[in-house]
Amino acid sequence: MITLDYQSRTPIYEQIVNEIERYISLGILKAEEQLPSIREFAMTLGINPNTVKKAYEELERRGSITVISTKGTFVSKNIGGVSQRKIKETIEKIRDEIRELEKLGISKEEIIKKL
Amino acid sequence: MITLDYQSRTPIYEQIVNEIERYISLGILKAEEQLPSIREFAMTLGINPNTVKKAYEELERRGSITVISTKGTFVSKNIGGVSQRKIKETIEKIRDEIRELEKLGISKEEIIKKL
Amino acid sequence: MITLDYQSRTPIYEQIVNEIERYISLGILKAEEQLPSIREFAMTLGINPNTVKKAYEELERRGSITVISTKGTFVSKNIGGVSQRKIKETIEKIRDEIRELEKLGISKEEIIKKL
Amino acid sequence: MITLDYQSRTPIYEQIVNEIERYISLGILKAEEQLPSIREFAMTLGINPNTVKKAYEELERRGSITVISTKGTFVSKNIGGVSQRKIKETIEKIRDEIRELEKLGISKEEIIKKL
DNA sequence: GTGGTCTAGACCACA
DNA sequence: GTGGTCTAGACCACA
Repeated sequence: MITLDYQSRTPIYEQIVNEIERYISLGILKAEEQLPSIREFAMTLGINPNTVKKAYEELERRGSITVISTKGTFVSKNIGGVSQRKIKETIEKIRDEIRELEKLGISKEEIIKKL
Repeated sequence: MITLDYQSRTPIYEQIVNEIERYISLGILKAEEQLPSIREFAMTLGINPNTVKKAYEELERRGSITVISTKGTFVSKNIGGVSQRKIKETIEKIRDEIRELEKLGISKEEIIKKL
Repeated sequence: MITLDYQSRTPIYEQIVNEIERYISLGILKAEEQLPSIREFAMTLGINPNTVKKAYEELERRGSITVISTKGTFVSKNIGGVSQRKIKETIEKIRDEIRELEKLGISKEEIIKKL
Repeated sequence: MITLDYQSRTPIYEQIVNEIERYISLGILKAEEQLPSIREFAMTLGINPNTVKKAYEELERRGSITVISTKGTFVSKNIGGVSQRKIKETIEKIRDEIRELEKLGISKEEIIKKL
């Protein structure tokens, strides 16, 4: 269900992180839901288990998922944070880009029209 | 006049590409204006000539500059394209991100308020 | 399997580009086939890895090969284009040269006879 | 009357050589006709006199023109050779390219049709 | 002086 | 192991 772009400059493990957080934000992955095991996920995606492991580690560091050693990997209980962080980051990006456009001589009204 | 971020994930040569295109878009660099020679620019930035060369190659490929062997490197005659390409790309990025926000359940009005 | 001419005006990296595209056109290299790694190829040819890298970059730009970081370098899926491009370019060159000959007062019949 | 391509890989001096030989072959420049002086020609083309000098030297080496020290530079008396050499070279180039096309699996008949 | 090519490497992230 | 970036520099043709 995750499509990877091997040409992209974004590393594979990071693409996985992004996609999983997107699914969490969208409610496709729900709180406390179990994620596939590293090996299984790696098989499905046709990639190296180390890559999935790295993605899971990053997701845990961010608090998006929880790894329980012998039980498996689960979406965190407190999911609201994930979604809100995504929103904040996205809003901030848009702000930066609008600033860029203004520097290029385009007024806010023009930008809104174009959107 | 260009500041480089050596910590950034964006490679140095690409930072140069971005900065020069930004200067062109902003009108700081004008059509047919001569750019510093590879060696000179490398000295100024404190980097290796090959890195500047790589940036110039990419800029030429994009049509932003014109390299004339033994004469030097010049901003292209047709500069409008550079600025317009930047604008289009930026607008497209913003559109994608707004779509993303809408998927996360935020209405356009809310987005505009936040901006 | 590639022989390089160090005396030639055509740079080494371009000779590599030409030879690989020739092999693709001839069907010697097949779609999705893996090419030697940069280092390996450099060793085989007795040249510097950077030179092979430059050739691969150009080939990728032309769509003849696909470079996937950490995985390797592969002949593109869509190979037909490579061969057709070669043919078109060659036909066009011949046309130009025939025109040139006609300007020099040689009729088409004479040209065909000579060929 | 000569247009130079500064982007081309063919050096400027060689472009001049080619163009002048073309003019000679076409009869635009006639036997014993005087060519512009190095300085004058350089001015007209907007290039460095050394470049014109180099072109004239090459043309003289090939026997296409004759430099008479204090008098000036003249198209050679025996012009036939220039034209014939051009023709031979061009025919040879076409032969090579047809060979290339045949290797790509295109028959002579197909090539003739396309031309 | 200018860009073009190439060598010989080092160091890096990623898989 | 794979490609990506960068350094430090040499040598070249050309203008």
